[in-house]
Amino acid sequence: MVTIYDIAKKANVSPMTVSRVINNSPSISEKTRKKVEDIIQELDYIPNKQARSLISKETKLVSLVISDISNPFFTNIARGAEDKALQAGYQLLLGNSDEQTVKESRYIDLLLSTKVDGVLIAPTGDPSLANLRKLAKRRVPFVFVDRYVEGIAADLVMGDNAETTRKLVAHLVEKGHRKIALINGPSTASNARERLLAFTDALTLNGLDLIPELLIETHFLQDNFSEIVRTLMSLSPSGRPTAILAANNFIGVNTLRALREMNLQVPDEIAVACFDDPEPIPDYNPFLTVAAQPAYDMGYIGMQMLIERIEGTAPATNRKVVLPSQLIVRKSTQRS
Amino acid sequence: MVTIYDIAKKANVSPMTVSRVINNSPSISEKTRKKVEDIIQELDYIPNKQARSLISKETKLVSLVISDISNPFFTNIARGAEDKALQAGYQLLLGNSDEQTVKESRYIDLLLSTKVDGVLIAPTGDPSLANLRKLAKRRVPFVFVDRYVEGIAADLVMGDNAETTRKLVAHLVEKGHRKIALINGPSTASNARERLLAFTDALTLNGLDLIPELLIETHFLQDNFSEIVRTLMSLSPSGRPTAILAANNFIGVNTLRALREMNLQVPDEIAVACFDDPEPIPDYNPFLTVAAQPAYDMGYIGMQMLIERIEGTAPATNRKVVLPSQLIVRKSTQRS
DNA sequence: TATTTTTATGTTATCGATAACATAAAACTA
DNA sequence: TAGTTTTATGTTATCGATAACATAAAAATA
Repeated sequence: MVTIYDIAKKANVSPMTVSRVINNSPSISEKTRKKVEDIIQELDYIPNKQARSLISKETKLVSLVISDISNPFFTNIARGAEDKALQAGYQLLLGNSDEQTVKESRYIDLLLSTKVDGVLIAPTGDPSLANLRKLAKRRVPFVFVDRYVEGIAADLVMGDNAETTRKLVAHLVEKGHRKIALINGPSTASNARERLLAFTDALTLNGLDLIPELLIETHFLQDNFSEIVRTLMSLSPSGRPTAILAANNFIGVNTLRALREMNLQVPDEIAVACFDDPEPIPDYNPFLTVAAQPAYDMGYIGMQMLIERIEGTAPATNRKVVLPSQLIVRKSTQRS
Repeated sequence: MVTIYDIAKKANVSPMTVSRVINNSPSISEKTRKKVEDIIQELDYIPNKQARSLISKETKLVSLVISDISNPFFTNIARGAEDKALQAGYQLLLGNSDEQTVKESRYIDLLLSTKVDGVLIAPTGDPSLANLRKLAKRRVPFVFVDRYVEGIAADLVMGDNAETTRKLVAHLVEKGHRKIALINGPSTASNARERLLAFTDALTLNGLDLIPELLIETHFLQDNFSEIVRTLMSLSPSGRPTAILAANNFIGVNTLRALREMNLQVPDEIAVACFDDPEPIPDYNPFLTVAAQPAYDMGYIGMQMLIERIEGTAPATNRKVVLPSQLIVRKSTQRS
């Protein structure tokens, strides 16, 4: 491998002089600069980041730790994050936690060893606290995206859960639904908590009763949806929901599947809406009514805040950016 | 930051002894091993990969360079690649080329500086050759996924373009179509070339004429589809296609969009099918007939081959893994 | 011209870990 | 028990780059 020592020898200067040329140090004569640069070109020299990092303490690596890149919501976050990172000269390490705190933890350990400059993370939930503390202890800046964890401070970019929930409920109520089920994520996740809270508020606001059987707590990425939906739909006709609100796209899609298994027609027999669009290429085959969160922007802004933290240009106090969602009404809530 | 020197001092041993404990060297007395391990625990020591890499010449970083992570095809490749990488102790760096050779090139330069151990790449096309040569020159192993570039050898995992094309054409012919348009990717990309070749073969095989106006060469990620489709559909009624085959999901979806703009009904007025499923969460709202390539497996197998190359356990000759696609017939080709 | 200041370059030490060699202590052998 | 082998540990040099200090040469000043 070509090093500054090879360049130095060939150019008849000291390695330090080569280093200075590489780093555009001002006090280098035009003559040597030219000479060294020519040899760098000739030998096709590329600086070794590892060696540099050892001294500078920065790697120009950042990591994105999300639930699952296959979920279009996170895919778009990733794309936004990568765009911003590359633009600022950082490279993006990808990690899927699959909503498992243990997997997240293993990943964080790897990151600490790799010495990433910062982490953009959608924590699995409150149990992530220990993982985040590890980062904080080692002074690795991190920024929350989509979800946060109580008890540890960081910049945060997320969707407006309250307003989004209100919009979705209002839409369903407007369509005549009075018994709306919520299939929510785990209460350890901040977004699920906020959505539940907003949901009950929205029911009250619309003069609807809170029916405990219609509040289901499940996981954002797990497969007992057939049973959940079956249980819901086997409630007595008077207690059965006429609409289901799913707390994310994965739950939404699986709810549709479960209903299809049961030969229930959507939207005629039951309406379905969810948070986050399951369509990566929007609007080509609209069916499911969704509140689409600006995932790309969340990734982009989150990465921007992270880089500002890393580079020390961020304000001392933690920022909280809340982005609005867009209600996209499609067939799944439009009774024919 | 805690280093082996801190551990050494506290344990009253030399740094080398600490290093030996960390690396499970056999010739360490049980007593010192215990003592050192306790202090490692106590101080919460994490080895510095940068320093290690400087000597070992390996970073345990691999990179995935693809067109666009937002495309579900590549999303699934990424997920497969990440799963395998993590399992083997590697971390995955993500890079989007957006089908631009220049962007790809910039990314490769970054990778060379970061000293990744290997690269899994879907090259933008033949112009990528220079980028790949850079990798080869520096002895960075790489593996092709989805596409390859002539003139440079590497392991390869791809879909069976010939067979897949045949299946798609056969399906359309079976549905009664005699004039099938192909909206293909750029001829600089191996998969587009193979698809074109197989397409013309399949026409012959089915006794259909090759109509040059129905062979469109465009890009896998670019937006003049309205015009392309408009041109196709404004051919004389006798020359106009009754079915469109799109060379990837992006083209497929945009073709649908363009047809909708023109108020043409799919599948009644024109049928559409494409390579790759645009649905990340399969089968929830089937509309578009596709030949779904096993993207996850492509990523997983590709990463596996890459890691074998990196670790020197791969056979000397380059491997070529060709995976079959699955034809999924949906509404877009099922005339009512 | 002598002296000071500036400019250009070199030397040494360091980042954190480990390979390669060296050596003291313990264990074994004759 | 003296000599040899083995085991456990330490020392030194190195990976590639750069910070901090040092110095020779050139330019500016008196």
